[in-house]
Amino acid sequence: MQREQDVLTAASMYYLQDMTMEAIAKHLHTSRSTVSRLVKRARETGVVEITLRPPQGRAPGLGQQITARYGIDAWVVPVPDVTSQIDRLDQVSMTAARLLSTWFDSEMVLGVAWGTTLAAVAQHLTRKPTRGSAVVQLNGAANTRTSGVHYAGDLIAAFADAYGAHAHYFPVPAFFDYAETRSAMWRERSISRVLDVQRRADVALFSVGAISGGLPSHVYSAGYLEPGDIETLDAEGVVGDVCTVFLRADGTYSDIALNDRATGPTPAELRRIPQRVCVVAGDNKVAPLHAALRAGVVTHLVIDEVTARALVER
Amino acid sequence: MQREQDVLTAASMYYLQDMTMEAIAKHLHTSRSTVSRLVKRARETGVVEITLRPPQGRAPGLGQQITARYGIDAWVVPVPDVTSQIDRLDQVSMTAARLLSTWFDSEMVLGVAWGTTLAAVAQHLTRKPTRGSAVVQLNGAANTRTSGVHYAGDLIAAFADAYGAHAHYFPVPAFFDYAETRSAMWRERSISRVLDVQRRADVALFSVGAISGGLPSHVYSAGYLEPGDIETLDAEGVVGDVCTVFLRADGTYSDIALNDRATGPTPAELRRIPQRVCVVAGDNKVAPLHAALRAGVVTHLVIDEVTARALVER
DNA sequence: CCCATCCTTGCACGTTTGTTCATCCAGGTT
DNA sequence: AACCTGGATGAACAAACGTGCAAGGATGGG
Repeated sequence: MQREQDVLTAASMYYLQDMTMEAIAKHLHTSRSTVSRLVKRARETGVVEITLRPPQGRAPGLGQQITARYGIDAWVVPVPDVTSQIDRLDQVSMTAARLLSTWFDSEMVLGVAWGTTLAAVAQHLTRKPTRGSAVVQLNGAANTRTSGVHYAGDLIAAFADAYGAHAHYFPVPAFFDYAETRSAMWRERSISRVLDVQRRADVALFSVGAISGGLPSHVYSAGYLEPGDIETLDAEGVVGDVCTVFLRADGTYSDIALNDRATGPTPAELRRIPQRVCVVAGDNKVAPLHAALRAGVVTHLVIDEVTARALVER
Repeated sequence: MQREQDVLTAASMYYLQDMTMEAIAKHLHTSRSTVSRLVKRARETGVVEITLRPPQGRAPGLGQQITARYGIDAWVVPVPDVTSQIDRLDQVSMTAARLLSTWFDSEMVLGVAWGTTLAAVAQHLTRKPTRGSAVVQLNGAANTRTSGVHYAGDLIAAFADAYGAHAHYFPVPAFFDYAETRSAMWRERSISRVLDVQRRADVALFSVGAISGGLPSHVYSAGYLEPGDIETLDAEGVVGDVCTVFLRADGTYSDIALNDRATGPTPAELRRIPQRVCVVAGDNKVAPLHAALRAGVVTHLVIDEVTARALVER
């Protein structure tokens, strides 16, 4: 295909030689418009990669405050204070998608949770061709009540597609109805193979679920839980979840009944993954995020400015 | 400095969130112009890094032909056929500078030769902050007849400055008048320290010198050699040089009298550096480039399209 | 305290870029 | 063969961008 070659040529002349698109068009014997499209395609297909490197450690911005307090890498996404929750989610997820593509590379395994936030990230993924990499679903979601782009399978497929990675699905419900079923399934070879891949993950990508307020968290609204379950959670002091594992405000999670039936990795298991990226947008997520930080499951945080401020002022 | 923070914010909003400069200006309470300048500054200071990755191995372009024939990584810089030698040098050196900043990083040592081509590259360097890195001059050039930006010392300083690297100068002439002086100097601790750094280099950057035609090569025009020397070189079948070591068309270089007095690393020594980047622009360099390729001193070639075509058609 | 100098800012302008739309072409279908 | 369909193309327009310029503000030396 001559097209691929032209994409590379146009990108090289535009980004490496600072030529104007008009000049490039003349060289390629085509129109400016086409060159504009070639360059766009170069960005979209990952021929061009744009990386941001925060100047080392200084600057007492919000990000540094969070870094200092929690010992994690924080990326604060600037958004106007007035931005709606939806717009904030959009900005944060786009930023997270771009950052992720600078972190993920060949021969790596990416573990992905699912939910509203992750679906938003998936929409903004930039392509980056890699080899020998894989994407693995971190927690179950097979359920008849969800479908479309929010369906976990499509979400995993979107990540795998963007990176040319192998996809590993996790065909179990978000929560089992009986803990014994989980133990039984975990022994099945088809399932334990996926669990093995999860354990080999180099990067985990997830958000936190809030029990209440703001945009509804899929875990609570998608019909996985019965009304009785939610009351029980409240009574146990649960403030939110990470990968379908519920946490109390202090980051603990043992002796919460539902967790025995959950399918996602516990914080202890999650912590074995070296890089753990948490994407957060929305005020109502401050409490569960704080719990997640206490549980030590986050190494890299991508968060909108407003929520970040709420976090440090807490 | 609030400025650094703003540069990062603007870059993030512009490159990661695809916001328009006008919107960013509103958020930062400043004008579009300032945002434009902030973004520019982000590029110039290395906060933003733009990388091109050629789609793996396919596409039968000129680059692939060279790669296939010589087993090296070739980057062909597209230039109109009509471009003057000077413009070609400009395009190639800009491309080389940008590529180099994607290859070089913290804790690395960069060996740099000098000459017209390298001076051109130095002019286009993009900043990239690194730590623990060093730039070392590969061959001598101390000489009263050169000065200004072409002076080797300034050249090394420009590279070191761009990367925040430590600079190691090599205060010897390009050629000694007596081979014994060289042996004597090589034993001096101040000199052998530099030679040690050279041997630790991870990346070497150099061009090839042509004996005749086109833009004059510094080695021949700057007064390092006597008229008699040049006649002798001709008689010995020399077609050019790499780091002041002269090569015959077949890539051999032993028994060439001048080489005993030269200060640059021989091809054998050069080959110990893992990545060896050769920057070439200008038709008259085809012959010496071919010799350099035969000598196996090149692993990465940055070359303009016209010269590349001349090379493969050779 | 004043002045010279350097650096920064916003405006205005011209240039460069993204995108819509009508058109065209290739490939496959009836 | 005629027809449809999806994708590519260039013209034209509107949006976005870069930069020279003059004004404003800080800095440091007298």
